[in-house]
Amino acid sequence: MISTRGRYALRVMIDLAQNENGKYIPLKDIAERQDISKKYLEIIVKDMVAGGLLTGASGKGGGYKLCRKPEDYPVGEILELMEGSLSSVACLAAKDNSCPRKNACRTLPMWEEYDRLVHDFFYSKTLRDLL
Amino acid sequence: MISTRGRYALRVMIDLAQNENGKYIPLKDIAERQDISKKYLEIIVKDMVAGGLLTGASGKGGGYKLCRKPEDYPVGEILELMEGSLSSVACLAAKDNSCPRKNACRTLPMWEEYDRLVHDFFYSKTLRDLL
DNA sequence: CTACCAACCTACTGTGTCAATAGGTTTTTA
DNA sequence: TAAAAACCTATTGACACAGTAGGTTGGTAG
Repeated sequence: MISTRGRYALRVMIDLAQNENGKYIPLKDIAERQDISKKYLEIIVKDMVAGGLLTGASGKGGGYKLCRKPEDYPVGEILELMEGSLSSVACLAAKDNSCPRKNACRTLPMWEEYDRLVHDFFYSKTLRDLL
Repeated sequence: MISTRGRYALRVMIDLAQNENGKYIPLKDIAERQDISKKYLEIIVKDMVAGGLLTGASGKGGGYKLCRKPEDYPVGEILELMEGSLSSVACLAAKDNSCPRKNACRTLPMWEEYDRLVHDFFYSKTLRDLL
């Protein structure tokens, strides 16, 4: 299940795209328009900057701004960054690939097929498609 | 992310199908073969009986048994029963359909499309496909 | 008829994540 | 130099997950 981190991140991106004016947009405005706690958004937006989705500027006149064109943001990239992983099961989300049952597991192929489906779905959509 | 409830349920079903012999199969055997805590499986299997996936029999010679042919168990039904819902977001999982932003929401169509994809994927597979 | 086996039932617990909240510090510009 | 904004650290309450523990009921084999 997609959490508020992923969903709010998407809403922030959409809000930034819709209110784009060349300048930085303060989080206060976004929080008010989207009716989300500004304090909570700070945490989320910080990770978005760290993940290369946005650029931020401190000080008066500061705020946040998209750093690519909307069509260059795959939805999958945004969700993967915020949710950690889009994998359906723990043994595929883990980097170490270490499930001891992996060779005998009768369900693993299904999870792998499912993960590909999910990945392809979200990477075939971009921020532009949501506007 | 699919939890142990859904994954263990699937493994129990597969185990029952593979070891089918006309008789009831005690949970103890399943737990040993699958290397899962019997106590924890009790909770899971109880819900599977309540959900109409299995029949259980008490007393000596008792245990559990599939009550349909493997091809008549859609994987989606099993997962939906155990996970509560396969919906990607809270506003679609909720029965009351009450998100106040629903008309203006720019992401809802994507979640709906995604939910259909997931549903179709898991309902197109049956227990038979996992054997 | 009774001992055993197995399902069934209720309650509890430790761990971790989610969704925030609170309060401060630094940075920038008007 | 004062305001505005991002940035940083810490804390919290609620809840779900993944079990554990111990007892009760029910059916069957000897």
